[in-house]
Parts: sequence; structure tokens; C-alpha cells
Amino acid sequence: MDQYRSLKDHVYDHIAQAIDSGRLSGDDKLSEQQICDALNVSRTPVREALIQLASDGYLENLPRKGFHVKAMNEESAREIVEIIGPLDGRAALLACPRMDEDDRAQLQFLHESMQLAIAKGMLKKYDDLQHEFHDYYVQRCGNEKLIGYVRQLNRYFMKREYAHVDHDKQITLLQQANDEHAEIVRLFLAGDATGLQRYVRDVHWSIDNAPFLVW
Amino acid sequence: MDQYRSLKDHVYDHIAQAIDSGRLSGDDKLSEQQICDALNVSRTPVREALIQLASDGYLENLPRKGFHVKAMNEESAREIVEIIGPLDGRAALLACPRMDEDDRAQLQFLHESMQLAIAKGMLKKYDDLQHEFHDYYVQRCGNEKLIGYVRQLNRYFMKREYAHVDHDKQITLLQQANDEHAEIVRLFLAGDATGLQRYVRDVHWSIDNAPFLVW
DNA sequence: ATACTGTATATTGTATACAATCAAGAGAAA
DNA sequence: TTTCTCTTGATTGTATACAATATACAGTAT
Repeated sequence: MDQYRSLKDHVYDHIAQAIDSGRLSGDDKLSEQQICDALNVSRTPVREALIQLASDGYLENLPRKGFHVKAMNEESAREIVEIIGPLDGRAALLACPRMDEDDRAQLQFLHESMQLAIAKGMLKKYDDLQHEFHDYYVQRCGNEKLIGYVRQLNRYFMKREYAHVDHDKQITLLQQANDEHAEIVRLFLAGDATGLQRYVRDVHWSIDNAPFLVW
Repeated sequence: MDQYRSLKDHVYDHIAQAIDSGRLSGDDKLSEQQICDALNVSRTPVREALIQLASDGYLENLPRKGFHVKAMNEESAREIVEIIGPLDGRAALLACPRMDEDDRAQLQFLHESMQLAIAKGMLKKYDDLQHEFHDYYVQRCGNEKLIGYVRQLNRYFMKREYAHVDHDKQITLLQQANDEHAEIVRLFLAGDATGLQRYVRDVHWSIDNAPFLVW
């Protein structure tokens, strides 16, 4: 058994993971009692976890009607795309002067790994590497609040499915995205923080691209 | 007696207001029992409110040691200034095409009111109008998530004091800020959304200005 | 006087009990 | 059959009780 800080945090992690992994989705209602039974805890820590999950954007709370998973609809997708660019761009700007030789090598390696994944048609692998790539410089921007915002916004892209696009089209899209990653790596190597911010914000996260096209 | 949605929300509002108004500050510890006594409620809704307040950035929670007000130090001020520009700029971009004739007139009126406040040396009044000015277009950006982010970040500027700067210097700073507001109004009137975003982000919220210099 | 240790008190974390509201279904009236 | 109402059970909101940990302080040893 894991030694959690508190039962509240245990419950929090349990539900957050269920949502991130897609086991809970849509507008699923969460029954407090059901969670209690599943984790063998009382309602108190469960409710505390639910309140925190709602505050963190995982859930919605209808008064007297309980909590349900916040659905990912057209509108919230738009809202996220409208915000992520400026934040990710700013993170890149801040991270740029904080990167050392090894960091830049890591980015280049990730870029080339993604290229390999595309060549082999390993879409899932590409997706993972993509997150690692962006995470790498975001984590090094030196701004905890910014890191938190970006992490929260990115959650919505974790569950994205490519099923509705045919395989060849997907490859084309990923290749385009990775060409942009190449430019991002180039700007990091050149130490052009300002240009980097502009490129990440206005090109890579162009507001005109649909959510499933970028990144 | 107010008819609150729930006692939890009642407690939440009470403490949030105490913090926003400056009655609670620094690293003040919050005693659960003390809040219970003050509001005549049990610990359950109090704890639920505290958890939500912590999740919303008002408080910090040291396990087994309770909640305390998150202090505003040099570092978190820097973090906020690094983020607010891109977000406020994006809000202006999104709001621009959504403004009608009346909205633009409102912005112009607020700008001129601020000019009047400066002329009369009414610094507090200027501050209030300033918030109203920025709030006006942020509220109209059509992105609830973005509105929430900007609101949360702005909380930190509400309690700012000018005490450590002499009066003449303050006037100079406010005049400079309001000149920038004039340009912002001009861009709104011209409908130049892109230029507006750039100006708000890179000039008005220039990362080089200290927090107490801008806005 | 200072540092350490043990105990008492206070505070936080969790469980349970109670109150208030909501949802579903049975039965009656149209 | 449909709709309304009433009742019953389930679920949420709140209070209280108990358990675990931390804090404060007195007493002792160095």
C-alpha cells in the first residue's frame, strides 16, 4: 500500500488519473458513495478531493446535484487553443536563456526521435515524444505558476484521438508539426528568445489551426 | 441573513474578501476553529472552503500544519508580471472584434476619467478606474477560462501600495500609463486587433517594467 | 543557563450521524 | 394514456465525534 500524504490526496490522484486515462469521461456523474466503497474511505476525504478537483478544472459541481466530469466540447477546446499559444510562447522565451548545452542536445534528440516515429508510423509514440518535447522547455522556464497553467491546459490534449482522420493525412499533419519543432530547436540553438516566443505563439500555436492539427 | 448557496461558499467569500481587502496578509495562519466561531458554522464547510481557497491560489496548505495566506513576495510578483502580458494582450485581441460603438465609447470615457483623476491627484480613484478599464475588455473577450486567469492574476495588483514612491513620481508614472491607455483606446477604435495584442503585451505590460511601474 | 525529554493541550485528518433536498416511482384524476 | 401529486428512498450538505499528529510547556540532566 502506498503511503499517501492524506486520504484526500489519495482520492484526488485516483480520480484525476481515471479522468486523464479516459476511464471517466463525458458528463459522467460521480457518486460519492461509490468512490467511498471503491477506496474504503469515508465521505469526508472524498468530498474534499472532489472540491479540489472541481477547483482544478477536472469536475463541475452542480449545487445539491453533485459532481460530474467536465465535458470537452467545441467551446472549451476553442478557449484552450486561444490561450495556450501566448503561454507556451512565453514559457519558451523564459526558458531559452536558461538552457545549457545539454538541454539543447536533449531537445534536438527529441526532435529527431519524433522524426523517427513518423518514419515508422508510430503515431502514439510520436504523441508521447511531443509532450515530452514541449514539457522539456516549459519545465525550465523558471515560473511555477506558468508551468501550472500550461500543464492544466495540456491535459485536454492528452486524450485527443486521431481516429477520425485517415492515416496518410495524420502522417502529413505530424510531419508539418515536426518541421515546426525543427524551427523551434533551431531558435533555441541560436538563443533567439524573442523570435522563439513569436514563432511558438504565432506559428506553432496559430489560432487558425484546429486543435487536432497543431502540436 | 444572506441566503448563501452553501455554507462552504459563505466561508469562501468571507475569507477571500478578508484577503483581498488586506485584512489578512503576509503568512498569517488561519485557525479553523476561529473561523468556525466567527461564522457560527462547523469545521466541515470551513475545511471545504479552505481547500478550495488553496486550490485557487489564495492559501497554501502545509500538511498537518494547516492553511496560511500565500505571501506576496518578489518571486511571485515576477511570475505574475511574466504571465499577465501575453494573457491580457490575447484578451484584447479577442475582445476587439466583439466591441460595438457603445463599448468603444465606454473605453474612451474611462480613459478620459483617468486623465481627470490624474489632474486632480486622485490616485486611488485612478487605480479603481484602471481596473475598470482593463476589466472592461477582458470581460468581453468571450473566453471564460481566460477571464478567470486574468482575474486571478490581477488580484495581486489590487493591494499594491504606492507609499514608497513620492507623489510627483507617482503622477509621472500614472501619466505614462495613461498615455499607453490612450494608444490602447486608439487601437480599439481603429479595430486593429493584432496591433492591439502586440501593444498590450509588449509595451503596456513590458516585462522590463517593475510591477509597481506598469498599470 | 541551556538542552533534552516527556506529558498535556491544541489542531488537523477522518469517520460517522443527522438534516435538507432531490429523484424516482406508485397511485389517482383527467 | 397522460399528467399530477404524494410518498419513499437516495444523495448531498452540515454537524459532531473520534483518531492522529503537532505544539507548548514543565521538569530534569548536563
